[in-house]
Amino acid sequence: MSRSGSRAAAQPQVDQNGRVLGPKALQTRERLLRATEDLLSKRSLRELRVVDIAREAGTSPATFYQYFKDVEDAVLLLAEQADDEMPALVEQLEAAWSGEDRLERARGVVDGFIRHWDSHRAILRVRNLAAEEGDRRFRRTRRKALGPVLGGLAGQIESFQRQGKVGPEIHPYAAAAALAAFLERLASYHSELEGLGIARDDLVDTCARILIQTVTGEA
Amino acid sequence: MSRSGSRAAAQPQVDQNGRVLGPKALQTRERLLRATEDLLSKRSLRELRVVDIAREAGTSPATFYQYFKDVEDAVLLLAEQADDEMPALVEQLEAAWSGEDRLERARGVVDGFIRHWDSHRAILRVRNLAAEEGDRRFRRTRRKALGPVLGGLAGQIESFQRQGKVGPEIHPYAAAAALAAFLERLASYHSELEGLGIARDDLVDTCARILIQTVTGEA
DNA sequence: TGTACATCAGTGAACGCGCGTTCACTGATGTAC
DNA sequence: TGTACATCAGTGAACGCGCGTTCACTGATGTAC
Repeated sequence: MSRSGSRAAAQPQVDQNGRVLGPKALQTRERLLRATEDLLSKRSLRELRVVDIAREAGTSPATFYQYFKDVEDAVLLLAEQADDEMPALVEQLEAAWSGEDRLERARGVVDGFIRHWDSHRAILRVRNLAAEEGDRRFRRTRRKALGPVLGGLAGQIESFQRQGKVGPEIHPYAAAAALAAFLERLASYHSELEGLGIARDDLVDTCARILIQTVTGEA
Repeated sequence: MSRSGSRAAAQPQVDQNGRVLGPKALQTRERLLRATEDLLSKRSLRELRVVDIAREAGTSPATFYQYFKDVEDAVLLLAEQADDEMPALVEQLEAAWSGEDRLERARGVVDGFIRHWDSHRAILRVRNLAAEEGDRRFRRTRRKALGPVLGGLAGQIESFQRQGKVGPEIHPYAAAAALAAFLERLASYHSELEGLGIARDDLVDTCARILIQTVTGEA
């Protein structure tokens, strides 16, 4: 079922006809993916042409179709690759709420989110759009990436709630969802805010504080 | 310069050749806009065809081009119309932070955002995408809509800061931006969360509390 | 009140480009003996 | 070590559809006298 990239002991990669890919083929496929990503950061999905991807990758359209069903297919794969990076972020998130240096660590979380978006902006944007338009495959990879974030945050909030530090009227999962939404939007949007004269450090710092405040109930 | 819809004492509307539109023409144009909006909630901008819009509006493609330069042009107009609804929301926002019933009112703000998105989901989605892709016109209308929200929130935060209720390390504008990002993402995303089993009331309530907490510094 | 003309609004039908997609083929690399 | 054959990887060139866009035209509505 899975077609994913970086799973351990991955199934051998196959092309559109089910043939196993040799090393050279894998390289070409990778070049096509990079080309897709590159172009997507310069123009919209709407304007993305198979021919251009092929040219950018130094190959021909026919080759593209050897590896992908269509443009969406390639984009989905890229989205899955990007989403596979999330676990590292989630780890930070789970250790971030106690101890002296929690502000520092919360900043790390916010910063991690922003970095993640900065390196996959185009893909994540398209992924979210497709997910919101209702495409199942994009919804799925999105949920796979964000689910653990929700879970992690909700767990933390719940535990602070049990300590009586967060009010009982807060719904942990709802709050977690709100925070995740917040982090994501922020990350996708920060450069526009910086254009408005809000310095990045202020943004990160302020967001880290909001995060701590909401999760732990104290400033 | 302005081409906007609901400005007071608007310039007379004109078609692509600069001819003033009579009442019948205005109706047709309106039908085309509605058709565009409708279709956009069923499929992506990528799949939106002039021919389909025309058919949906019960007219011909040639007519479409009498009123709009292209599909984007129509979509931009719709985005401007949607963004013209923001001022009402901003008003709620400015009166929402003192008094007994502030939780109730904060809920109203959150709910207002969600409703706004619910009635213009497709358009606002496309607007944001286009803005993030760097399209100036979409950026502009987006900023016009969200700017006052930022300003309003920042003003409130600043005043609570002066009262010593919000810590001085919070950057009012950054916090306002974070909250605006949060509200917007939440509004665009809530139905997915509800699908995950988070009840809408819980979501609204929890978000209202986060809002109050962050703006006023107290729960 | 009727006729002539002007403007408004809308469209059928066609043109032609751009693009997705495929097919039949070539050349490169690996393997058996 | 050399030859024959199998598989891998890639592509040129064409086909044809779908769609954006326009043009020359028709019919409807308004206005002058």
